[in-house]
Amino acid sequence: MSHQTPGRSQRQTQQRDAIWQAFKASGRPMSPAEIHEHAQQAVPGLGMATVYRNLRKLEREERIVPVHVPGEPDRYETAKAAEAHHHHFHCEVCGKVYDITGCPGGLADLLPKGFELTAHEISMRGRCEACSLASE
Amino acid sequence: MSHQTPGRSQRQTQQRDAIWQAFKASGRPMSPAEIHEHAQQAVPGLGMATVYRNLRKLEREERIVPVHVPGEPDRYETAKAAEAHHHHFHCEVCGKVYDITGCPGGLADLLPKGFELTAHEISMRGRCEACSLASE
DNA sequence: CTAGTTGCAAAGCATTTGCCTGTGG
DNA sequence: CCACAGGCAAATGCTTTGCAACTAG
Repeated sequence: MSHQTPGRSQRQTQQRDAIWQAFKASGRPMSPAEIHEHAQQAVPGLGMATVYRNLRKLEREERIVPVHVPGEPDRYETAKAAEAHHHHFHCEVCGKVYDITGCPGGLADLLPKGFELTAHEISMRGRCEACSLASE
Repeated sequence: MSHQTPGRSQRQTQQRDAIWQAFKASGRPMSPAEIHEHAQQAVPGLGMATVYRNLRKLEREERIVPVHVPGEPDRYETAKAAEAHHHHFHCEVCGKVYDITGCPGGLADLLPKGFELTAHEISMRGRCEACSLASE
């Protein structure tokens, strides 16, 4: 075993590439179905199984991270996007998920004595600007 | 149509009651499987379908609310517990989910201009007191 | 050439529904 | 008595896996 870095995909395929491009192109968290739909435009015969396999692989390689939206199927976004600590906003009208930079902090103070905080995730819900204007 | 209130279970059955008791007994968010396991002690032949049917009914009647834990199956807790604004802590060692009262606030300030905040959910993760002490 | 990859289809899981029997009121 | 509920099993819907064929290196 010569290299141990997490970021080594063994082979470069057009499917794998198309899936990765889907992330780059969107700039926001994507569900497996959205990825599949997008990547299929580049690689017509692309199967759902391949999408899932690559998502898990990318996840193990820490190139993407899962984004959990309450009541919604999981989405994924690039690790680069996740580097900057941020949270998510789910528009209940158009369904899109947006990255929200910043964090209120002070969460550890809410915990009972003895509890150790490792990580946290904040999901906001409401209407994005576009949908907010449209519904007025 | 004479009554329209949301809290109308049509009939009082032992299964329904056992499921409800499971919530009362635990005092923390429970997964369908946990509910089933607990309620089955009171009603041996209780089927999973009945648990799910009752959960959905209780949810419609607004007597329980879903609790989404990132990467975990949904849990549910009593509406009474949910009345006091609170969040959740998932112990990554023992797997239990705890209610955390309080909220850091200031979330709306993080949103881009034009975004409207309707609701939010905060999931914390780490070690609860018991597991924290044990691992030291 | 050779092993990592893909597609398809079948297998898994968790949740929902259909249908007929049981029972609360 | 009779419609609501429950039990069982089949049906979903989403994700994973098995396997033979394919292809990047």
